[in-house]
Amino acid sequence: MSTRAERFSAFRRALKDKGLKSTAQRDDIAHVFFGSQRHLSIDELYREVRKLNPRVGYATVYRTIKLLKECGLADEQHFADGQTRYESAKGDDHHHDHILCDRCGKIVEFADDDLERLQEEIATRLGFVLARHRMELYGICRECREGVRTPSAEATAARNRS
Amino acid sequence: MSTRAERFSAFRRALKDKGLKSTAQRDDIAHVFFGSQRHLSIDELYREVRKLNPRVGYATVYRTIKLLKECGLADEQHFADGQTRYESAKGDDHHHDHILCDRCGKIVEFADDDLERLQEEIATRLGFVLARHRMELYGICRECREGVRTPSAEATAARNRS
DNA sequence: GTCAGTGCAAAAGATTTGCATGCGA
DNA sequence: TCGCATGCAAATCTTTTGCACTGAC
Repeated sequence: MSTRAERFSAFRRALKDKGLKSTAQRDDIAHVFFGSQRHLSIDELYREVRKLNPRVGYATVYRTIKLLKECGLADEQHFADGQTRYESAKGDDHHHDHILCDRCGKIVEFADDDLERLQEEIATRLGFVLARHRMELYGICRECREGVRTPSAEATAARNRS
Repeated sequence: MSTRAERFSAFRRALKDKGLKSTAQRDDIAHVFFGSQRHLSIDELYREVRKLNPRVGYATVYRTIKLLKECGLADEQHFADGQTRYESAKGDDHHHDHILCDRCGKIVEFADDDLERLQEEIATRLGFVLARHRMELYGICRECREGVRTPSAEATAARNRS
C-alpha cells in the first residue's frame, strides 16, 4: 500500500506520460481523494475539494475521477445503496472485498485467500476463465449490535441518512 | 422454484392483501416478467410488454416492478455494466450468485454451499452478523473462448451491443 | 502562443412524480 | 360511485458534453 504522496506522484507522472497537464484543480482533487480513507461519492469528493478550493466545478471532479480510473489509481464501486463510490486503488496485488454495515453504513475491507481460490474453482466448474469478481457482504457490525455509538459510526450514519 | 402461474397467483394475492387493484397493465407486466428466464432491464421489460399490450406506459412498468420488489417477487441486480436488471425472485431458500461473460454478456446463476459457509465465517471474523451478500464473477465463457457462436449467445451479444 | 483544461449551462439518460382522466371493486 | 391506477409530461438526479474563456507548458 502506497502513501498519499506516492500516489500523488504517480498521478502526476501518468499525466505527463499521457501528455496531459497538471493543473491546480487536478492537484486539489487528487490530494483530497488520495487523502481520504473512505469510499467517496462524487458529491462527497466535490464538497471536500470545494473546502480546499472553491474554484472547482462539478464537471471537473467527474473528469478527474475518470482520469484517475484510467490511470488505475481509483476504483469505482457500485454498492447496494445505488450510490457510485470511489476508493483509492490498492494495486493489482492487493485485491480486496467489502463488508458493509446496514445500520451505520460503515465499509470494511477484507481479503481472503480461501475465497479467491473458491471463486476460481467455481468459475472453472462452470466453464469460465475468471477475469475478476466483485463481492459484498451486508450485515450489522458489532458496534451497532451493542448499541455503541462511536463518533465515526455516528458520522457515517449521518451521512447515510442525508 | 415456483412456476410462472404460481408466481402470478402470489402477485395477485399480494395485491389483494395490500388492498391494491389488479389491472390489465399489472397482469401483463407480471406475465412477461415471470415468463422471462433472463435478467431484464426496465427497457427490455417495457418493450416486451408493449408487444403484448401497447397501452402500457414506461412509468407503469417502473411502478409495477417496484411493487414486485416489495412483494419479494423481483430481485434488483446492479451488474458492472451499470444497467439495472431484474430477475424473478427464487425465494429465500434459493439464494444464488451470478457469473457473467465479459464477451457475450451471458449470465449464469449458481449456488455453492462452501461459498455461503465461507462468507458467514468471514463476516463473523470481522464482527458482523451477516444478513445477505452479493457476488458476481466476471470472465469469458467456454463458448466464447472456443469461438462457438450459439444462437442464444449471439442474441445476448447483440443485446449487449445495442 | 498554442491547445488542453475549466466552469457553466445545457444536454442526455434513468427514474420519479403531479395531475387529470380511466377503470376495477 | 369512489378512489386507486394510469398515461403523459414535467420534474429530479446523476453524469456527460458544447463552448467560450483561462492558464499550463
